[in-house]
Amino acid sequence: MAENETRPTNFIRNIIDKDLAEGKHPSTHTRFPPEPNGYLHIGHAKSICLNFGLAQDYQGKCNLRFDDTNPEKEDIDYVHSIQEDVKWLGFEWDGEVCYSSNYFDQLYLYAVELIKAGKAYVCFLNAEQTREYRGTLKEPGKNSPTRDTSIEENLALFEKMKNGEMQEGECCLRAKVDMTSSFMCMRDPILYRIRFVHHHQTADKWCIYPMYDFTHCISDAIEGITHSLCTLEFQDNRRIYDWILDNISLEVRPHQYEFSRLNLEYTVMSKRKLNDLVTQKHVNGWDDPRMPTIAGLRRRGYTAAALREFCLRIGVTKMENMIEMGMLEACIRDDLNANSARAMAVLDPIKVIIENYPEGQVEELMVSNHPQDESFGKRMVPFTREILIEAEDFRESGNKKYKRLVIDKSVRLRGAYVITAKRFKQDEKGNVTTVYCTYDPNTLGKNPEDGTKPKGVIHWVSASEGKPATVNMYDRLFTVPNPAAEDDFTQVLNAESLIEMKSAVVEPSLAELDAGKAVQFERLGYFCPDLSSTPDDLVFNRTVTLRDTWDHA
RNA sequence: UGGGAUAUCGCCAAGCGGUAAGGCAGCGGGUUUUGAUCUCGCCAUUCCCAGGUUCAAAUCCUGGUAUCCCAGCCA
Repeated sequence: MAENETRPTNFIRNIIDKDLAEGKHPSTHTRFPPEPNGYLHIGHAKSICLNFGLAQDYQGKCNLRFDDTNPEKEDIDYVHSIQEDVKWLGFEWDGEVCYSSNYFDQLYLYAVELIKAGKAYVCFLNAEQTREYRGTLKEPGKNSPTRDTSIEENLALFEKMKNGEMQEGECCLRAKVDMTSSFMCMRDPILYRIRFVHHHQTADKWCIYPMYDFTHCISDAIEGITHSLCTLEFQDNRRIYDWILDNISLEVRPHQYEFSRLNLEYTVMSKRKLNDLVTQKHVNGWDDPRMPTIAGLRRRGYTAAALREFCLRIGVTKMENMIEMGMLEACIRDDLNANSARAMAVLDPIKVIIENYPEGQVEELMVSNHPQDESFGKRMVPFTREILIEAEDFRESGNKKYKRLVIDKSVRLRGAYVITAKRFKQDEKGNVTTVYCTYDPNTLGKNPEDGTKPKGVIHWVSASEGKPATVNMYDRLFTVPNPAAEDDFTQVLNAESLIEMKSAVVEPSLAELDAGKAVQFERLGYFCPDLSSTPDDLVFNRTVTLRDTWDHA
């Protein structure tokens, strides 16, 4: 296998190791099989990293296959966005993109094969009757009246279905398995239904479309998939997966293995709920930075590397799980701490006037772009008599815990001088508007000569040289860890999931950062310019805050 | 007595009969011109419960308990 012994193992790797050791397959072939009916989310990322990751580590292959058997719900736009997201995540599928619809001809032939073997029949029960005949979880179902129609007649009937001579819903093709099975999916599952709808890949060639259970196993076999990985809710379906392959003339035998899907605290993962959030305008589209979609996370500033690391850290098992947000945040912090430049921005500014600093003077201070990594270089930051600091970084009087600016006390301006607060001005509402300070000219790059050392360091931006900006402060979308468990998940939306800071001011160097390029606003967190940001109208998104461990009480 | 799965630290997760890895979180110390980073240390005599087998059990057996999934012509 691989050189990196610290790579976490999992039960699927154990299975592959065993299969390889026994010579069951010469190599490993997986697939990622999304239905093109929505945007990919972080739960899909888990599956993508698993399937493509396995292929990479075992020098095997991984296909991208659109499971497009239900044209009513699918759309070509999704097949495009899904490909983009997979590529952005850093993976490359083997060969051409595959579609289940590529195999419609073969699928039809295998269905005929089943009919000829007396193992499939055309059923004329309507949807409601089908449900009644199916029985319940505890009671067996009963056979369809047409279950024993002759092979010849079934062949003719199925032909008519294909030729559009039957009405939608009038009849369907069913496998003849066992109406008394304790696996509901084995009670003569429907193989084909009639739908007179246009398909994004096959246009109007077909009016009968195969169902998932019939399609997936055969598609896997046709593509030579060795390990077909899916989520836990398909565990029962494995019986019909195997039954189909056992009863048609296909030599290769893929095997299905199930793992638990990802659940993340304070968000929802189902396509339906995600869709509700968008259509009910609780968020601004599928790529809203608060969405757990790949597109949303990307716009939020998450990197593909951080997402891959996250998928590695959470592991793959069959246990139901609920991952803490902290796990995801730790991944992006690790990445951005090492890979993003630092800069300064003041989100909620108050003015500081340095009374003993020359009026009109603009001093360019050279500041490191990264405290540990010199390869990030240095930049010039303008310092002036009037600067802006964060409102919460000044108090008239503090306590031993408060390490910021306080009247008659000193604080270090990051990358600049030590200043001492003398007095301040408030508006009619009592809000501090201006703090008057003095600075010690001899503290650039060194401590005051009197031997004192300010205990605090605060960030700042020149009032005259800084650039105005809007900063989107994003927070968790919901107020409870598991919104999906609520009767109405929209009732627990976090009203403060987005706070727009419209009076923010950023240092000039930030004016021409590319969209999506990460930067750390010192002491505040990691940010990136939004898609909509322009040099004249700067907009930044907060990706994640800095880790915050001090006792705020 | 429908069936299928799962139970190891607050959250993830290794472990596959030889005496409980690791990550995240948390807690304490050090460094620091980011209350960040980095760094050092601590953090399950115990593996859902109860019996049993064994020199030895989280791992095997028996019986319970809890949770999740299955009755779309969705995937």
